[in-house]
Amino acid sequence: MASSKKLTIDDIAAAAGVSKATVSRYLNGHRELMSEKTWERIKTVIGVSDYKPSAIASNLKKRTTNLIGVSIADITSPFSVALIMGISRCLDENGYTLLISNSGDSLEKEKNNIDSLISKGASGLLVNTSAYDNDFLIETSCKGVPIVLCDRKIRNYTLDVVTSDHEAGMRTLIQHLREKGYSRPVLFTQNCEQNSTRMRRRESFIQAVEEIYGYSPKEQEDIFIIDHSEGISTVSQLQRLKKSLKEDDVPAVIGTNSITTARAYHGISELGMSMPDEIGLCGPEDWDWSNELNWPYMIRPHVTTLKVPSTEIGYRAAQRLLQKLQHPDLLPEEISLHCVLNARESTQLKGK
Amino acid sequence: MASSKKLTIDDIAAAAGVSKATVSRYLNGHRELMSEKTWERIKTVIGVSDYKPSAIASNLKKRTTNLIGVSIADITSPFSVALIMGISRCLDENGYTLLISNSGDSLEKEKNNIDSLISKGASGLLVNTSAYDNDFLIETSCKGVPIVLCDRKIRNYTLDVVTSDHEAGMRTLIQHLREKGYSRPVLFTQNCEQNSTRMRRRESFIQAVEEIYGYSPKEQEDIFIIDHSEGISTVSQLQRLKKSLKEDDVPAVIGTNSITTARAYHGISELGMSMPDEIGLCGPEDWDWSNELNWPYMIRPHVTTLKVPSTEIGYRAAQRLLQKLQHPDLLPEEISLHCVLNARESTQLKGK
DNA sequence: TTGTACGCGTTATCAG
DNA sequence: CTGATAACGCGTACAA
Repeated sequence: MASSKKLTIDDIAAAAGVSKATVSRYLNGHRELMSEKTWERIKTVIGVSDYKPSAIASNLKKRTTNLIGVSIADITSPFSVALIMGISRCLDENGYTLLISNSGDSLEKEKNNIDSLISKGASGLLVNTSAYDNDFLIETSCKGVPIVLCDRKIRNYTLDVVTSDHEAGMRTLIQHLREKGYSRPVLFTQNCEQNSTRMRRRESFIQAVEEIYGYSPKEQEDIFIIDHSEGISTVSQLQRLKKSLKEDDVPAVIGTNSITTARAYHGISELGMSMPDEIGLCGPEDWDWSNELNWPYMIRPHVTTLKVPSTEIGYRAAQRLLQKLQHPDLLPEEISLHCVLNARESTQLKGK
Repeated sequence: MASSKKLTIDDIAAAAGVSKATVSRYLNGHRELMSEKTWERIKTVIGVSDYKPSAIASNLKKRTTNLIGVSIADITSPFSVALIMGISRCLDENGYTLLISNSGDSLEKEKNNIDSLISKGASGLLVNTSAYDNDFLIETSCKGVPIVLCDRKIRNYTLDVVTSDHEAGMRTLIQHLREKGYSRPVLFTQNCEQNSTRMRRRESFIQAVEEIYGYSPKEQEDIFIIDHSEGISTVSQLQRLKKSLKEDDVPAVIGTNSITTARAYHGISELGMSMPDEIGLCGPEDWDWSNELNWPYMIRPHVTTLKVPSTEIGYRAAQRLLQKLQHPDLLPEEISLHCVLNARESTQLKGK
């Protein structure tokens, strides 16, 4: 019942009548370094005992662990969850364990978390960063800590990063809207300042519209900032959009992420606008692991999305990090995964 | 630029011209154990260096960490995510870090994970277990590892556990259906064998129907097992339900969890049944942190749910674990949190 | 094939 | 107030 006292390698050695060096060899699978008999004896002793080597002590000696630190900008987002799933799967397959921390979109918190992850022996970091301006990550990387960024990049420095191809994805989406007959694509987004993903989507939007529609979207007219903290609600922006419509204009809202898209959906319902005829709606879809619980697919009309391979981003990032652990001199690279268009009812304007 | 070499307490001691013991005292805030001057000198030295104490070495010595191991049965479920959020918030507030592992609903994996978490120095365990029959957890607890179960219990042994009050919740739901005029409440569930939560919900269903409707629900007629792996689809079960209906019977499906409820929703749509008039639908709602992305609230008709305080379960479980860490002799207790009925359109049968 | 001795970075003890 | 020094549990040259 009681946990008399934690067994150590010495106890095992004593019980097996060998030295702890030999036990250590057994533990590390150096079968060739001892006789069959010794091997078996140790095996037996350990078998009946419930001895568990202390990973802590082992780490202290080896100066490396199989812990991977994960810093998530905002764990409440579906994207983060998918990311963690992917990371978890890969690390699992390779015998690593996740050390998770959430920075709640605060850079200060992120710094503390990362320091803490490192001091706890994380041998590498997977970072979904909260800040685009991030000297701290640069310093950390320079100190020799292997880092792979997940989805979001940082300014002015090349770190390993795994993202999705927002540019191509946005082009696909805009192309789709054009084909369906929407004449006025607009972007609904939150503030982009410290969020490289939103920035990139915004840029991609502008470029894609230029390419495909042949005009330059304007900051004020075609890009709508939603900022609940400043009282700029989705509904008010939708109303502004509605007023700005010219004759025969059929608008389509592109949400910059799941939340924005969902909010736009709610706003459109609230205003009683008819979708997809009066207004179209589409956006990214981060939740890539279960269609059954996936709202774009559950609601009516089903919402057209750009499926972001969130889980795979996590998986690949983890994979890359493990690579870097083995080959510390690998040069940073950017891995960009494809997004897939899921055309559904919310953008089915014409009989196309 | 390069990480010359990790700084140790010795380096700091040398630089400050004191012994490492003194530095250690400084690090642990024993201000009273040294002169103001010494304190300041060390402070300065550490300030300019980027020395970070090694938590590993410290742990080895102190034989305790501020790592909490979390074992999740199935990380892909929304409930798990909410749970982790709650855990994360509490541990965060108290300076602990999460060590997360996912057992993918496999007991074998769960065992391995827990062993690994312990060997990595987790000072306590938060377990959302995958198996109701679970001697392993009992043994582990007996060995002195502090454990708090999250949501799911185990058979034949009292461990600390934080759950939601399924019994009362189910009663509320059934009462609601009765009031709304549904005459035939049925439960849709997956297999319950190793899942205490499903088992409890099933039992609660039976009891509540007896109490409120005054008859005993039958295994075959009123409880529908969905098992995709065995080819028993939601649609086929709905059809079976439909055929079994007597004149004037108005059925209402209760899903045993988010997935089942969502599947029932899809099935009902597919069969073109009209909700809430021809059939009602309700179920638990695990995703308790963002209504904007919450499908029961997004789809039409909005789905009536029993809101499970998933995040709070995590929070309270973590809290309880920290308590146990300080007072190892605390007797196990069960904390049961209330669920809240969110009556919405999917059960709005009459003009009630 | 096996054992000895030492080091890893920190904390605790005890002496000064 | 401060400093040596001995643990902590394990890994690994090096010796036997």
